[in-house]
Amino acid sequence: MNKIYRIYRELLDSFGYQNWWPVHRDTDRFLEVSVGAILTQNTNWSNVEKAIENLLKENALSWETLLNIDIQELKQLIKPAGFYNQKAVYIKNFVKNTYKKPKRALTREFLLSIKGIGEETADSILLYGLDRLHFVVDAYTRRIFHRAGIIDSEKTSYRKLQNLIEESIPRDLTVYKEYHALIVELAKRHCRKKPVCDGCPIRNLCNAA
DNA sequence: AGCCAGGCCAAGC
DNA sequence: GCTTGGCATGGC
Repeated sequence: MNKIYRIYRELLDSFGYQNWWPVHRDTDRFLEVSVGAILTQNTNWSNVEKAIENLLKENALSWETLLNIDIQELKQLIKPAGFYNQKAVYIKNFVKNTYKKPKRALTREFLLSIKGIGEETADSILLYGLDRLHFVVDAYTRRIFHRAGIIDSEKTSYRKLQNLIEESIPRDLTVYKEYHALIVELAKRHCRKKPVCDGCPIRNLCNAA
């Protein structure tokens, strides 16, 4: 078994299934994942949760409402998530561009053409919102794989790292979904900017420890 | 009280 | 192509 897949197995054994992406009942999964993915750009998830609660409170986590809501009101609702001026524009722009699209038209290339949707956001939407086999790469992935000695720089390009991972693990939706979620969990518990290697489940697989 | 958080875009090499 | 600055709140 290759090292990338071994790390996955170890994380799954230690942390268990994460069951991402968390969504609420009675919302459109594709929509909630997309809005959450935009809101969480460079932002702590606990702040995103506050913003989502505000949206739910106002019944604003629906296509209909987001299409029609006043931009200034939307900004106020999502304020806790930070960068709210641009994120409100991104959300408005996203729903306007996707609400009438058939699912098959929602390709990676199309999503990337929408202002505010970059590679990580697009892949998060595709994987967790649309069940498409796209691995999500983020800053944590780069940090962890760099420290583990799998890549030689944290600046390794998105596509290069994504290809490397996708070649190393089974083409399986659950594996893709869980692995990214487990990476985030590892980064929060141990592989922080200032590493806490004590008790790290992949310590024996890591160069930095 | 500073550092950090599940990036993205525009401008400038 | 890659680098840099701006965007903002809340928890530790």
